[in-house]
Amino acid sequence: MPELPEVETIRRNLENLTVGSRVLSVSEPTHPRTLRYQNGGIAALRAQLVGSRLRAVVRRGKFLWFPLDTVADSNSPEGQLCLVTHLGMSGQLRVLPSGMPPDAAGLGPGLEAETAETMLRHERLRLTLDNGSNLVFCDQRTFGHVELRPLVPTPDGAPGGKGDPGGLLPQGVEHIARDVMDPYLTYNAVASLRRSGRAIKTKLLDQAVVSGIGNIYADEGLFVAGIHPATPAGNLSRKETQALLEAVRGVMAHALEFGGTSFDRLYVNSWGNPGEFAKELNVYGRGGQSCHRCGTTLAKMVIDGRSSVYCPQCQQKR
DNA sequence: AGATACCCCTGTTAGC
DNA sequence: TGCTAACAGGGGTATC
Repeated sequence: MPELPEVETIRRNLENLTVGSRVLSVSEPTHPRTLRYQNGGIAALRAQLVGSRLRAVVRRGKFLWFPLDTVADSNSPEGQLCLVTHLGMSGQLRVLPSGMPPDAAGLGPGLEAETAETMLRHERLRLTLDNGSNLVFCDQRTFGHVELRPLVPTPDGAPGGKGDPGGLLPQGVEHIARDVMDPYLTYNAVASLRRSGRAIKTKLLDQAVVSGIGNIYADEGLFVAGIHPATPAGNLSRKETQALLEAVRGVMAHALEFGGTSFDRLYVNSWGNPGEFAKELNVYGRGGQSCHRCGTTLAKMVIDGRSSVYCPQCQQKR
């Protein structure tokens, strides 16, 4: 399930493999949900995407977009278009050499034929590029989506996200806060957390407060910070809240070095290789096992419908 | 506006 | 063994 480190890994892959190339064709989508946010469906997507050049790959939180050299409306200077994607929980953005079946396409060493077959079965959309490769969107559970959107200026003029050369972000993504790795993340996130009486775990997952955090890194960050997930967010001091965000950032930076977390094989990078961070996890998926720090049996509880694993000894409720 | 419940989907796992 | 139910997950939407 791709969170910030996984999406950033993919962003870096795509920056090398796709930027500068032009879209030659777009396949027929194999599932209606892939283009559910695309006005006009596949016809509109093709009309504006084919012939466009991918100018960059930008990420804010878990959203990824490609600014294009095409404008939605030539009368509007701010109507520059971008191709937006969100991977949901099982989306992949793979790059395959043109004309090659995936099982012969130099996939990662950990990838068996069965995995390649699974990938083929879940292929949703394919862009053929003029650099001789295909950009393939695969998605088993169809929570992911792809659509064209105009770019709009960021309110503060700062970059829209990692990899953005200007101060732009896609229309419809304005409500997504800056993420933990964003140097332009402001005090607003800390202030917003401290104003809420809801569980800190829940607030960490709120992408309008601070983005990029999913269930894995929320649990891991809370463990590092020594905070019980059910603690009301407003019970934490400013210092504790800042330390918590710093803990999450630290875990993510660490995970990035490992290429992200592949917990259930749904996440692979653009070459089809899994991330290696799963074995570094302290709590996520380890309920009932012993704490790496103190040996206490890790507890599991449901907070606002999300499973949470924590150490009852190291993470005391405030 | 913030909080809350619900929905989307499919492959895997737990439980009967 | 074979079935069903629960579970996993992010974010959009509707409702209060």
